[in-house]
Amino acid sequence: MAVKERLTIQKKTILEYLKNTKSHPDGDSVYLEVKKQIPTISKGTVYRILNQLQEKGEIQAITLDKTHFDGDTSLHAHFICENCGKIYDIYLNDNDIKQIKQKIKVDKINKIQILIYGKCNQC
Amino acid sequence: MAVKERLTIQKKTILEYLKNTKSHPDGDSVYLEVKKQIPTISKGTVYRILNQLQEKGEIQAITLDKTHFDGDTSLHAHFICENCGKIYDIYLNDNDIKQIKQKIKVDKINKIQILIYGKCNQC
DNA sequence: CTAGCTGCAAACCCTTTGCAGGACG
DNA sequence: CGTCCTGCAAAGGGTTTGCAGCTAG
Repeated sequence: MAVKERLTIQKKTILEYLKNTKSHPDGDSVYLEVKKQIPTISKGTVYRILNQLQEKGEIQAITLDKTHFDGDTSLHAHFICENCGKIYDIYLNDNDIKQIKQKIKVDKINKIQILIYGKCNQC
Repeated sequence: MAVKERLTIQKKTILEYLKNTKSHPDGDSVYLEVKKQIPTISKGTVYRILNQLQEKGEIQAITLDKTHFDGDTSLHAHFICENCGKIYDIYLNDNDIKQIKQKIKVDKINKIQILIYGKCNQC
């Protein structure tokens, strides 16, 4: 039978933080930020929850050197500045990736991740 | 003045292996494979060379849980089977990503990485 | 109550690095 | 021959995990 999943304060806080930030934090940054609200929380818990949320599709992971997390699961690309490390959102619509999708001769597509590397206008 | 770079047997062997395989190996797999030809080669050397080749743009890195390497630097997306872990090439042309490029309001784009996650037809 | 979750700390694993000897050009 | 490169092994750093106590439902 299905595992009964609980909604703990830790999970609620992490999810809320990710849904309300645009900073694409990595695991450690999530830990530090959530720690402000739950000082006793541990890194192990943060990573466990982040992986759990990701598997359920409630957040998405951006795997670079470290893994970054994004509470916005809508279709969008990420621009990564190779100079300052900042991650910017680039909003797309289905039409933008239509041609790419047509080239994929596979039945089951779960997600598409588009990363653009370059130098941002502020650098 | 510019650094004088040498073409060692180690580098030649690694580059040749990557240019002739479609398996998108990770660092350790490159090490194991090249070790067959150069039994004394060390992991440190393999990783050093892979990073060097990547910086020069002679190979490209696919950053997943581990970093995988691809000797083919032409424009193409990667399909990653979440079941068996295999990485497949999906060839694209400039027209396929034209609309995405137009949305990027940044002057300097170095590279675009497109990853498609799903379940391959063999799984 | 009681299974699932947390905090802690140690373990993991991929990757990087310092150093002394080796080899490319 | 002088640099740059290699091999070795240890360190690094993000992430995972075992365990005993805790808590949501």
